[in-house]
Amino acid sequence: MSETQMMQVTTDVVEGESCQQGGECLSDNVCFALYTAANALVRAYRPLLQQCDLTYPQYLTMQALWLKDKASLTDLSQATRLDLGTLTPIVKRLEAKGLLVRQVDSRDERKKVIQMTPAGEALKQDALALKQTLLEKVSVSDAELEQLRQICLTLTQDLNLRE
Amino acid sequence: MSETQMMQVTTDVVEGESCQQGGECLSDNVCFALYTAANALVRAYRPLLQQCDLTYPQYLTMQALWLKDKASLTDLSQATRLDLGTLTPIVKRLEAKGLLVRQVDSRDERKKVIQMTPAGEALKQDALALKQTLLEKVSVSDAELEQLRQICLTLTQDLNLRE
DNA sequence: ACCCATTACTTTGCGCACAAAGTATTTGCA
DNA sequence: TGCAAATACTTTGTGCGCAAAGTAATGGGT
Repeated sequence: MSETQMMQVTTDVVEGESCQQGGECLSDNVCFALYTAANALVRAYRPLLQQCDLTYPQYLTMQALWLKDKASLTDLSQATRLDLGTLTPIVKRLEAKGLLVRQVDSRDERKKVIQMTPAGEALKQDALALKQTLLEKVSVSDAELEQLRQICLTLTQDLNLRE
Repeated sequence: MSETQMMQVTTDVVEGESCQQGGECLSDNVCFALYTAANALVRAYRPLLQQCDLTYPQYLTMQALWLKDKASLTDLSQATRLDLGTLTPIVKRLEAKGLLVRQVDSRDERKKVIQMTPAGEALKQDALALKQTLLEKVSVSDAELEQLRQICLTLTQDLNLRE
């Protein structure tokens, strides 16, 4: 009956050089690998983004605005895939830094119009260049990065479907 | 050369959700895709893990212990790739739930020996089965998941190298 | 034996990430 | 027109994730 428990996950057999000791290790899990890579990403971005006085989620939010200014919070939430409850304080902090302003939409007073300031616009070129700086540290090929991107997007969509 | 830029995003036409306009969007970024997938992963795990009264990082910690019991905090930190400052409160919470005990190592009183309780052991089979439950929701092939795992591990390693 | 650098862990402070509950505005429709 | 449901955002509470600073035990080197 515990036979099913012994079923191999596809991911666990290929010889892991990351596992020093002969046995299995957490790196055998896709989920662990993904989780860890995302943490490493944010950690690696931190010192770079510090020059712009931004955190990674703040950077994402700014990117969304650089693509489409004068967005509502809900627009931003869809673009960044961040919760509204997460986004509200992020946007407030960006406002405190003078990078954007939040105004009530006169047409629909429930909505906020989030608009870039000149200071926010000014950050665009430098900040977007950081992406290249980061990827230069990486030995993964462009083709593999594209695979990674595709698989992650599919995964996100699948996981977001409510059971 | 810029051929790769024109590649289709799998996700963009499905629901018309990700990239409405013909233009670029955040999903064009590997980093964004990775970050978002990791968030989606934790979110998808949450209701499953709730049955075991565990969070995802707590689950990771338990997995590390199921593989190697009586580890020190530093051992666990290396296995889970979590900071010691992150791990200390996680392990304390797991102790509060009665899943493990923390004892001072009599040989070296700086160290703590983290040891599973019977309750912690008992969780093993059920909790590890959740991985299958989650992956069943996913339309990504086993081969692609293996690619994802490999690329993520390489990425993590590259990004962790201090410049 | 005495430092002092190292190691192992803890604490503090900040910013997410999100569920859940709250507030205010708008819309649908009877 | 009135009022319940929907929508847009905010607030609260919990738990990370990690840098930085703190505490305490250990191990060298002299």
